[in-house]
Amino acid sequence: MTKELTERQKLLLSLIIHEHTRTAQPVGSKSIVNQFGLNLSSATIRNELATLTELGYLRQPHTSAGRVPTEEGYRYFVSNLVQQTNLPATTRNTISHQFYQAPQGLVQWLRLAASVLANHSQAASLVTAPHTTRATFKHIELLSTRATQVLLVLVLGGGEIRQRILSLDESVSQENLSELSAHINGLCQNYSADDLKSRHEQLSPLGLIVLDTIIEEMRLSSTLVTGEVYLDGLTNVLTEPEFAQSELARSPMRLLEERTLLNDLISRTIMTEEVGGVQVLIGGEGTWDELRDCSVILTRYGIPDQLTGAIGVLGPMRMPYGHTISTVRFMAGLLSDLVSEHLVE
Amino acid sequence: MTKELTERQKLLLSLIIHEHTRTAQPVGSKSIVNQFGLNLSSATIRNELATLTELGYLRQPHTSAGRVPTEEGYRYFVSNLVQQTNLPATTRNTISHQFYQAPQGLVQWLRLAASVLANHSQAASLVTAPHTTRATFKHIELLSTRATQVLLVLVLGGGEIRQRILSLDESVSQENLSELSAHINGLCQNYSADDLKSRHEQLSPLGLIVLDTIIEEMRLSSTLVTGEVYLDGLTNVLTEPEFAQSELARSPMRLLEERTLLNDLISRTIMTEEVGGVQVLIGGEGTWDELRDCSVILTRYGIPDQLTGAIGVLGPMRMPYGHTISTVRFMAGLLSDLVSEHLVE
DNA sequence: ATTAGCACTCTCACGTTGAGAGTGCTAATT
DNA sequence: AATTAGCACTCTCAACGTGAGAGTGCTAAT
Repeated sequence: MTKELTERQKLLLSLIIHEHTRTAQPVGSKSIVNQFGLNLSSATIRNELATLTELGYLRQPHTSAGRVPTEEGYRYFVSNLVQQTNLPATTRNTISHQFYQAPQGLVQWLRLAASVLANHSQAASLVTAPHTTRATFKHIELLSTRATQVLLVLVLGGGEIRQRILSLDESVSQENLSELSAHINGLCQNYSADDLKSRHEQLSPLGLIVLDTIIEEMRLSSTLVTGEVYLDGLTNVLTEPEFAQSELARSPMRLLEERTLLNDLISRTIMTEEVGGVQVLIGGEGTWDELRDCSVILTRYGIPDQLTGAIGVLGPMRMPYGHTISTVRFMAGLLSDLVSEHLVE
Repeated sequence: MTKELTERQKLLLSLIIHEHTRTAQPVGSKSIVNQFGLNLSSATIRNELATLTELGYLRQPHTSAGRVPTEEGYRYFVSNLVQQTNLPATTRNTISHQFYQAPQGLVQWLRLAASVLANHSQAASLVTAPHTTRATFKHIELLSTRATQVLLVLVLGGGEIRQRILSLDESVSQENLSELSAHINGLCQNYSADDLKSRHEQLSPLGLIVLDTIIEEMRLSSTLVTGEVYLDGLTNVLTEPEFAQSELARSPMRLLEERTLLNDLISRTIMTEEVGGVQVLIGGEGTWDELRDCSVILTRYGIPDQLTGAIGVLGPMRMPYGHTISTVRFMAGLLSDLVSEHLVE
């Protein structure tokens, strides 16, 4: 599959991608020579380009236009040629500072992460809240709001909070509720959803309802993407020239908007990957039609097997991969640190 | 200001707005006669159109094109001519059902409301979580996550939940924390932020930190727009022909994305208005440049002075006002019912 | 007050055209 | 064998011209 390229071909592929990323235009043999002052004539370049085109790494929009990288071209580039530039120390510090200055709180951090990432990548960013694959019970609180309504607040292992309103058949006093929650708190400490099922001894009918609700919420929380997905920089996508006609921009935007599509994308892309590895999805890879002209860069953050989330960007396929991958990786590291410092027991 | 129009002029204004809403094209005298079969000649219509143009209600894109409504025209229409069609009973039922079937929970309801509203209005929808202008303390829970980290969960009057991570100088046991929270819970029941300041008797240093945090969170929660704003249907805006060039679509989208802008818009628009009144903001009204070609329809929902939020849509100025206003009003009513049934004590 | 008629204006879709950029191929050069 | 100069060829794109069509305002008649 990965045909060996000569060094010169690799160089040319890199140059074309670099140039096309900058200008959004097809790039021709002559302009390569001018731009980069190689010791070669345009004719030689043309020959090389012809073979790269045959190999499927380049493409001509029409017979006599310059070359444009294909999806294959980008893939080869990302797999073999891209060089990860570490972000400059000053940038890294600026970003870190923002986090340690900001008010402490998971939601604020995630929102900030999305915003920073969107700015630095000039693309749309997405961040999911971290969650435990194996949720453990930590604490509940039952609060009566009005006669037959009860607000159930459930705290899970990593500090994840879920709430739910219960409608009862008859009214229950706050004292009874407090008693019940104390009872359940004692009974269920640190259990997982599966273990909880066997804990219904000595529980009142109301207690059983509560327990079932708890189990249900814990199950819900165990799907990979749970709760909010924090998005930012959607309009960055609209800025790119390839999405000048709004019709083209609509499909990637729709994907970000539709919860189900987005969840699907995140789970399938990230599923296999360990924390640390960055996934690059170029042009939908045959599965996501909406992403024909887009690339998605995604990675996990958090503590493996304990509390992990996903963070990444969606941008045009014509994207500065080196820089973007570095940025995503750095942000993931930052969030991992925050999570392990503040949220894990 | 509001010059009196003859009945015929009103009719013509309505017809033009109706037709232009449908086609997104300038509408000419002839096409009015054809479409609506008035007993008038096109020449008569032209005379009327000329006066309407002089009055500032209509505008010609160029000398010999049809007429297009101006902002003024839309304002006059909305103030004097629009007829609120109640949504058909079947639609109303379908929507209600969705809510009573859906899993109970504020977040789900708000999300669903945004989604339904976006679909029925074919515009971008926005829904803020309801909150109390005068937040009252209901309950806290303190949970130790790791040595010196404490998770503070705060429940406010209307069931609003806020969470915060506290970093302490020294570690505190969970028993001490439980004791402290029980103490504070007893001490502060139903107090407002201002009242809480005077409750620091008999509190340990840690207790004071917690109390300050509580007060701060309650203050935060008292700004009109707090926490999440649920958006949906952003891509509906991209569909409209007037936003075919993505550049034009970018500004309204940006406004929806920038938290600060959005909050500003919501608070300033809604501030004055009572629950029940629907605010229509046409073309930015000189204040929001980003909305030059857009209209915003916003209203409050909830229980006045107790627990209110905002719900509305943002769409192109060329919008079926009658239908959209009805829809927004209906959704607001629905949410009000849900809130008063489930969230108010 | 309304209308028929007409001259006028302006846009838009369509076709033409020429410059420019880029290509592939061939034959010559290193 | 690799590289290069040269050249004919292709295709896009912006510029221009043109004519049909839609709509207007005005005037004179009803």
